[in-house]
Formats: sequence, C-alpha cells, structure tokens
Amino acid sequence: MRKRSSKTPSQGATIADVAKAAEVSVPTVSRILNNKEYVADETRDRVNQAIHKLGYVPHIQARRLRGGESRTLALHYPVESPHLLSGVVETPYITGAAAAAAVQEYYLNFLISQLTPHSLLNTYRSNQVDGMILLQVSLDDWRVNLLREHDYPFVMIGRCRDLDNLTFIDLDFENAMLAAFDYLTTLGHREIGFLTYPRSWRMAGLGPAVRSLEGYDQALRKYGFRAHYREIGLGEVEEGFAATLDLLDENPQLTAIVTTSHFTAAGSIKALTRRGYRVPEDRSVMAIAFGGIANGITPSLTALEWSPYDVSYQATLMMIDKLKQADLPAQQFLVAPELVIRESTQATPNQLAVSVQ
Amino acid sequence: MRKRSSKTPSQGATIADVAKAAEVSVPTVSRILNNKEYVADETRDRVNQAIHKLGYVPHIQARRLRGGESRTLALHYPVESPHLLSGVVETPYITGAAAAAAVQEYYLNFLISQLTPHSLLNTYRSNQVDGMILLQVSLDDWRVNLLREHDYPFVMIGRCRDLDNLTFIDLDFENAMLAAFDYLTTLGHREIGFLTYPRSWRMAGLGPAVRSLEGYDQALRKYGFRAHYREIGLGEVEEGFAATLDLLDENPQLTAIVTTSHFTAAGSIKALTRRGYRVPEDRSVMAIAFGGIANGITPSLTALEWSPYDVSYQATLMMIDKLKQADLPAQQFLVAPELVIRESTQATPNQLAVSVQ
DNA sequence: CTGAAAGCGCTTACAG
DNA sequence: CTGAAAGCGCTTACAG
Repeated sequence: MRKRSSKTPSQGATIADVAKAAEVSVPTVSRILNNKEYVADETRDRVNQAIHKLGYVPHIQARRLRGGESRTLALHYPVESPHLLSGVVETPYITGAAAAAAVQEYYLNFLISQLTPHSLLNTYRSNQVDGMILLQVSLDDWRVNLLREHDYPFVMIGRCRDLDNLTFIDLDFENAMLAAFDYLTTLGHREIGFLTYPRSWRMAGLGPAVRSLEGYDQALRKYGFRAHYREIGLGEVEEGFAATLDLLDENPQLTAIVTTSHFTAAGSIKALTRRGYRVPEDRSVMAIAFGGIANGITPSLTALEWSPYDVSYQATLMMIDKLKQADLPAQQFLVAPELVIRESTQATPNQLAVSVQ
Repeated sequence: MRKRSSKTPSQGATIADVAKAAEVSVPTVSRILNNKEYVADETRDRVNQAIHKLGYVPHIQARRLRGGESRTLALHYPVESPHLLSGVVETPYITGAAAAAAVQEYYLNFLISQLTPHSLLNTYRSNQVDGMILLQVSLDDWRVNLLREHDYPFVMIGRCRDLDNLTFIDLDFENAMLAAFDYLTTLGHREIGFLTYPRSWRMAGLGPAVRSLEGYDQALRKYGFRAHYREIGLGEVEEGFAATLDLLDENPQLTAIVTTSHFTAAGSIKALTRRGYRVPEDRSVMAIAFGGIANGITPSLTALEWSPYDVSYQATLMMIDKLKQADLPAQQFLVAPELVIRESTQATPNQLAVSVQ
C-alpha cells in the first residue's frame, strides 16, 4: 500500500493498482487505455472491469511528462495590467479558444502576466505551453520575431508585415471599410465621418488601426468623398461623444458616422442627439467591430461585425493542427465581416434629391 | 547527448545537463533551484553560471508530477454549450481569476466542456485540477453535493443552502434591492417596477433569482409599495422592452423601473421612449448588475454594481489559500454593491407634491 | 555541504 | 498477444 495523505481521501488508483487487480502487467493496461492493437478480448474485459471497479482515471501530468508535450495552449494579449484586459478582450475570444481546445483535448491558458522576451521564451522552455495564440499583433511584433527566430509554434489573430510561412487569421478591415461605404452610399449618404483607433495604435503598427485608415482612404477615393475622421481612444463613450461634436463642428453636413467600436458609436449617438438630430431619421451611425452591445444601444446599432468566438475557435484549431503536423504549410485567412442592419441607419432625408442630381 | 527532434531546436537543457556542466550532482542543482539550505556559495555560483549559460528552465510538468499537484484551478459555469457562455460570463470574471492565479503561480483553466458528475470527479482524479471555482451555484447544487461528499477542494462564487464549512463569496442581492429602493424613494418614486431573472432560474434555485425577488418583497414591505414585476430572460433587450410595455399596461403610474441586467434596462428605456416618456425626465431606470455596458446605453445607466473582476480575483485567492492550508476554516463573504449614479435616474417631476402629502 | 538511490505515473520500444 | 526494462525531468529522504 502506498501512503495517502488524508487531504485527498478519494484520490486514486494508479495504473499499477489496475494492473494488479486485473492480474496483468502495467504496459498491458496502458495499451488498453490507449487503444493500441493486439490485446486479447478476454484480457481487455478483465482490465476494463478493474478500471471500472477502482474508478481509475489516468494521471494527466504523468501522461504529459512521458509524452513530452504539455497539451496546453496560451492566449496572449499584450497589456500593462490584467485589469485592462477586461475592457479590450471580449469573452467570446476566450470561450471560442477554450472550446476549440477542449474539443481537441488541449488546455487553454489565458496568459495574463506581463510578458518579457525572457518570460515568453521560458513559457515554452518550461514546457508550460506547446503553442501560443497571439492577439493584438503589430506590424513588427517582437513576440513574432522572437518566436519565429527560436522556431516555437504560434499562430496570430491579426498579422504582421512579413508573413512568410506564418499562420494567421485576421479581420479584413479594408473590405469592411468599403462595405460600410457601399452600404451608406446606397442609402444616399455622401458626407461620412469616421472615428477610428487611437493614433498611438497606428504608430505602434497595430493592424486594425493601420488598415482601417487605409480602407477609409480607399473608400473615399472610390466614391470621391472628403475625409473627416478622428483617431480616438477605444471603449470610451465620452471620447466618441466629444469627437463627434468636433467632427460636426468641422463639417455640419455629415449625415453618417462610422466608428470602430460600439462604445464610440454610442457616444456618437449621444452627440448627435445633443445637437438635435434624431438617429436614424436625421443622421446615421454604424460600427465596424466585433459583435457586442449593438442591441443594448438605443437605437440598436447597425454594424459590420465579426464573430470573435468563431475567429478565436478557428485560430485555436489552426494552432493545434500545426502542433500535430509540424510540416503543415502556413495557413492564412482573412475574414470578411457580416453586415447586420439594425436601427441606427436609414436613408438620408434628401436621398431622392441627391440621387437625381 | 540525448536525441532531439528537429521540431523544437531551441528546446532545452535539463537539470542533468546543468549538473554535468557545473560538475555537481542533480540533487544539488535541484536544491539551488528551490532555494534549499546548505549549499556552498562557491557551488551555488558555479551552478547558477551553468544555468545561465545553458538557458535552463525547469520543466513544469515534471515538477508537478513529482510534487503531486497540478497547480491548476478551473473556473466552471454550467451551460449547455460553450457558445452560450459568451453571453453570460463577462471577461472580468475570467481575467480576475486568471490574474489571481498568475500571482500565485497557479494556472487557470476555463472549464468549458459539458460536465457530468463522472467527468467532474475525473477532473480531480486525473490531477487535471487541484481545485475549482464554481459559478452559477444553485441552492441545491449537484456539483457542490458531489465535491463535498468526495472531499475535493472548491469555492463558490454564489452560495447554496447548506453552507456549513463551505467557502464562498457572493453578491448581497437583498442588500442591493433595499439600496435601490432607498435611492429611488429619496428621488420621490413610489411606484417602482422590477424586471428580474427568469422564473426558470428561480425554480432551479439560483441564488440571484431567488434572492432578488426576496429582496424586492422586503423593500416593498419596508416602504409599503405595491409589487409590479416580471421574471424574464436575461441579456435580451427585446424581453426588457416587451416586459416594460406590459408593466406599463398593468400600472401606468410606474415612475421607475429596476432591472437585473443592463440589456434589460436598455429595453426598458426603449419601451418608455416608445410610450412617449423621456428618461430620466419623466421616468427613471436603473440596474442591479455587474458593471458592464452602463455607459454605452443612452442615457447612461444608473446602477448598483459589483466588480466581477474583484469578486473573481478574491474567490481565486480563497481557493488557493485553502489548497495551501487544508485545515483553514471556511471563509464566507457577502459583497455589497456600489451605487453609481449616471444619467438614467432623476427625481420625479411631482416629487414636491408627493413628499408634501 | 553533497551525492546515490528511489520514485512520481505513465508510455514506448524491445523481447519473447 | 504480453511482460520486463528503461526513461520522461524532477524532488525527497537518506547517507555520508
């Protein structure tokens, strides 16, 4: 009998206990556990009975140690303090990745400590994770450079500049900007304001910040419209409010505002209301963002949306595929958003006049 | 030289490699790694140099296997499908727990697979987790009963009926209901409607559903008001909208609506607006809930709020404390909410008249 | 202060 | 078809 601490009385039988009870050797039990070939049916039955009787469950840590893999993935979003993550990472990002990992019998860690190059490498070296899913990737991301150099497995939600042989899934922001303009133009809008990611994000080379503005430029050129935009903080209703007032001062003719966050859009609606406009009768507002509180806003928000759950789920499967098959060629996906028309957009009052011109 | 697969070229030195390089035995390296006593300074230096030179990092799985603990915690919310979690578990719940775990050098798993009694026990038996943090606890929760019976460590965010020797942290809903009434009464409101959790949740014995209604009753009695409430679906703006119209039909005198979710509150605002009332000038709306999209709603929502991040952080520390010290007496905390006054509440227009009566 | 030995629970060749 | 042996990387008594 092995000694058991009284702390965990229900804790359990080992493979050796099962082997003894079934009167076979340990490797035989192991084979049955892992569905290996060449086991006599009679032996299998006996062992299974013993397993059942003892309530035996394989020890995960031991299995992993032997297998040389942690079967653990990490999701990483670079941020100063864990507290800030709440405002910026939506639950579906996490649940999507966790769900995909669970299906493949992997674990998912939400990497929350401040990461240095040293600690990033140690995460792999200590066998804490087999691979990582990187969020908030910048064009020249140190994590990407480091992991690539050391040949540690990772995938990106987002993308950097040099994508050679790198696996990623990213939101197609240029496409989204064009889709927003196509839609608003159809409704008769000609003067369209844009609230986008902070300038600091663009300077840092963060994909959405860079590409949303590029997409805006392309859309303006396609339709021959003038630019009216502000780069502002994310997540803050107040900033959307202030920037919209500012935009309206610059060009009172604006009939539509496009934002890159639901919160900012809520601020735009407030600002327009403050100025005496009704949304959507007088002015339209829409967002390009992950689905979120669109329905919680009054009026509910028309948006070009991506499903963070799906994107994250997909990224996680891509990571696991790569781990299972090291020579898999890089997978690269760009996801188009879906236009969900709710209450905050409407044809301009003077659409007829405009389209007749 | 051990054989290395080319898949992970940077992967690493083991404790044996360090021992050889420093010309000491493996246990000596281990002692230094774990800051054990009795090591010659000269030896320590030599070993540390070797560690540094080889870039050695201890193998986490091996350490855990030896230590007999997984140093992993799980957060569990019972739900049919992982996809549904997104609507119901807010990010700070997860980040709070993950942050607390990280500080204590534990891992946090977000348990996302459908859990049966068998698989719940196996989670412990397989050494996948040392302890669990249970969310959405019902008065007679099978998870609690099972884990208690088998003496596996867990803590609750929420609480069941029999709390003897159980550790939990819970939201003080009764307190919150009274606080809401105290506040609204001060503003002159006398006819207060209430939208609360679904009847099915109450029938299932879920704490907030049961206790919010009890709190409502207490508050009504305290002030001698009449009951006007509906038990409706969570998270759906539409349901809040419909239920509020319904409540207004029942009692057009209602001057305030209290809800248990921001989304429902958004629906209430829509409904009141639809009926021609201005919020907050004519009618007030407030929520009792985790902080969330309060600022995204127009007008921004007055609320009695809890911080899910803090609650989850605290619960996780409580779990780890218990793990580190098995004989620790049960810790039990009830958290009072904070009243955050935003734009959606205001004194009734006829407050003077009413208070003069 | 340091090392040889045993063992955590498992799986993978290797024999038979 | 099955078992004896070795080993994954580490730590903990036990000697010295």
